[in-house]
Amino acid sequence: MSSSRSGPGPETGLTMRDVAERLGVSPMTVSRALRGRPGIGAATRERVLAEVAALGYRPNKLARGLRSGGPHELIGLLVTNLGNPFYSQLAVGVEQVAVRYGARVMLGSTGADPDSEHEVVDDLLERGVDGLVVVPAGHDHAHLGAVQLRGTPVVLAASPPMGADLDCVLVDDFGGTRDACRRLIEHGHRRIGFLGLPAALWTGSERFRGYAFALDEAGIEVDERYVRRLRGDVEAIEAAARELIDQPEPPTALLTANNRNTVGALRALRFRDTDAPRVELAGFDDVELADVLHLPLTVVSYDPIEIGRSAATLLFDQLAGTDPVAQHRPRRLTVPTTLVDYAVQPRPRTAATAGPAR
Amino acid sequence: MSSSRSGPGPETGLTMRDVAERLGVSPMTVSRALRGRPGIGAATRERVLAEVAALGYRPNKLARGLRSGGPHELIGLLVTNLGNPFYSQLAVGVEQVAVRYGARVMLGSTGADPDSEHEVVDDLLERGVDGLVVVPAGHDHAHLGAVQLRGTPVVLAASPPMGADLDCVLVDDFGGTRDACRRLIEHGHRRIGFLGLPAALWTGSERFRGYAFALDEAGIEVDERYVRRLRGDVEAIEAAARELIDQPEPPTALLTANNRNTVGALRALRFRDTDAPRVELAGFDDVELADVLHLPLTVVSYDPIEIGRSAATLLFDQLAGTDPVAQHRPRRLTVPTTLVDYAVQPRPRTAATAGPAR
DNA sequence: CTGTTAGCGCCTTCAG
DNA sequence: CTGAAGGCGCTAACAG
Repeated sequence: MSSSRSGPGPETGLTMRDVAERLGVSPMTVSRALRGRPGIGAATRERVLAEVAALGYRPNKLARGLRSGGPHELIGLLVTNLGNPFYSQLAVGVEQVAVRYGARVMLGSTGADPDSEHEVVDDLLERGVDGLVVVPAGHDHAHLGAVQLRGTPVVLAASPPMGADLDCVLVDDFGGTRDACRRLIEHGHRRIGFLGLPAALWTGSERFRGYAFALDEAGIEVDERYVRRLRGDVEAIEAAARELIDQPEPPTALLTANNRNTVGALRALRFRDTDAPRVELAGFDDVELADVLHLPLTVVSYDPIEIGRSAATLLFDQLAGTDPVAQHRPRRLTVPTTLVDYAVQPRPRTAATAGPAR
Repeated sequence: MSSSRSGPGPETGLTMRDVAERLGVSPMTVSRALRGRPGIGAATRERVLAEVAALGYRPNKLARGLRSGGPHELIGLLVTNLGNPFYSQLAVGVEQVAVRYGARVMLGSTGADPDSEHEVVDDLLERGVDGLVVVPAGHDHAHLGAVQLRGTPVVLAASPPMGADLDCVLVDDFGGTRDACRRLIEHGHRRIGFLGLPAALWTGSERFRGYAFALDEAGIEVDERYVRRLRGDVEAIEAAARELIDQPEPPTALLTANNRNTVGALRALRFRDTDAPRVELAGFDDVELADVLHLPLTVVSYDPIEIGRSAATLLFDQLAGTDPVAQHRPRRLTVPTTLVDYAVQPRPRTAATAGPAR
């Protein structure tokens, strides 16, 4: 009962020396027993482990890391908003891989604010993360490149690096949207509306490109009357969708470039006169209950968990290499998308968000 | 350039002494400048801070915590599965409050496995968390009580403590289900089916109790033919729902006790003959796109983020008190629920999962 | 096989 | 106002 006043002893106030003293051995012996290191007799080890168990002693990983200088088996995960299912799924993937490597995940939310991202990155570094998986908040990733150059690997998720040589994992934004648009064209549509994010955002740009590409293939010109690119909540999107379909020569189909846009469009389509012309829908991102809607809907589906897994795997790859950062050729992975046609026939939902019920 | 070989220097390999030497002062001066402590001249402070900025030096919070013995401003969050929107929303709330207190969140997924929960708790303690917010995986929380007694506060979320005196934050499972069931009864239903979790689970038990209570109020007996309590994926639930409504004297309404059950029931109802008798639905947990479904659906809505916020607030409350653990009278908070009737009229969705679009 | 010495990066304490 | 000594809990590196 030496250091039991209030010291940082992890959870119990017990220190290695307490265990050692109680056994009449040196702290080193306890250390060796605990870490399963050689240079200790089997009998002694048993004795130590028994005492450790009896006392409920737990080593202090922070002190260990400080002294050994080794990795802390801790990675940081920066997302803009965990409340968005895409990011929470991504987090699941990151965590799965981290645990496999014996590491833990420290969370940071940026709220899509680059300044906040800066601060969180600094804080996580001060807390000794070995590496970072980042869903970037801004367009310029130079500061993340600097972090990497200083020795902490960084992997980007859902966005390609800009102004820095970083690994990244992307969704096939272009291909997915192109395929969805092709599908609409196959269905005979020529006037196809687009509802998506501004071009300044990666997905906004790439998905629009897929749309324009498919139109071009089919000899159709992009008609700006049918294009709305905005950053807003579902209400704003719904209004934009209504605007699109209520104009004189309305599109006969709508391509929505993300989940929020799809929901907004669904609302706009659903709450109008039943004698209005039917509008077919195709959207990026899967939609819960899409198959129950009884609407002609095609979605671009992919696995957000896989994005997290891939990003974390890239990170631990770098961490495993000797001098992970020097002469590092950035890698870029793309997660594939598949077209799911809910209009054709009901099909079982993916179990993505299933998990144990509550 | 002293300690620059590979040491644990947080991100840059720089240590306080490096900064101090470069300035011809002692490390203590740097420390004081950095922490804004008194006992240092304004001029000196400026000089130090300038050098710190120029060098990009960042203090090592791990070493700081080791020496000062103070809190690490780090809390652990244990959930069963972040992929479930309920838990990710909860995590959002926890993180919001943590950040407000200058703390960070370390994540742990238990996969609803009590053994795994044990391990994760130990690991987080070794990593110096100041406290824990736990969505418990098992029924017995004695081990969490032990953790608390050893000095690390624990707050439970979404489940009341069993076998330990812990703070907790609950949803009004009973009241919400009771209200939903009352609504169905108001609508004239007498044969009301129940689809929920087994009684062994807290929500399974409480929500069934709400159902039974409302029936009892109305002088209706619980009819086991109309009750299905299972733990399964959406497919299994859908099958159970179909079983319920396809029997000889089927219920005219269904009460589903959670989101997964609601989705399963919606599927079962949607994919059957159009001449089948109409079945009204009421369910616990909100459902995305519920208003677009054009089905008579009432949901018990609440704010999962608020659960996380409350839980974290309770935790930091304890952390703030002197000797947080001793003589601690456990507190129990209940987050209210509201009934939302999507059948009556379309209404804007809550912005719960909105966040920045992608 | 075991113990001793030294020190990770920082901060508390006490001298100057 | 500043610096020196000592140590948080643990573990390399070297003795024995």
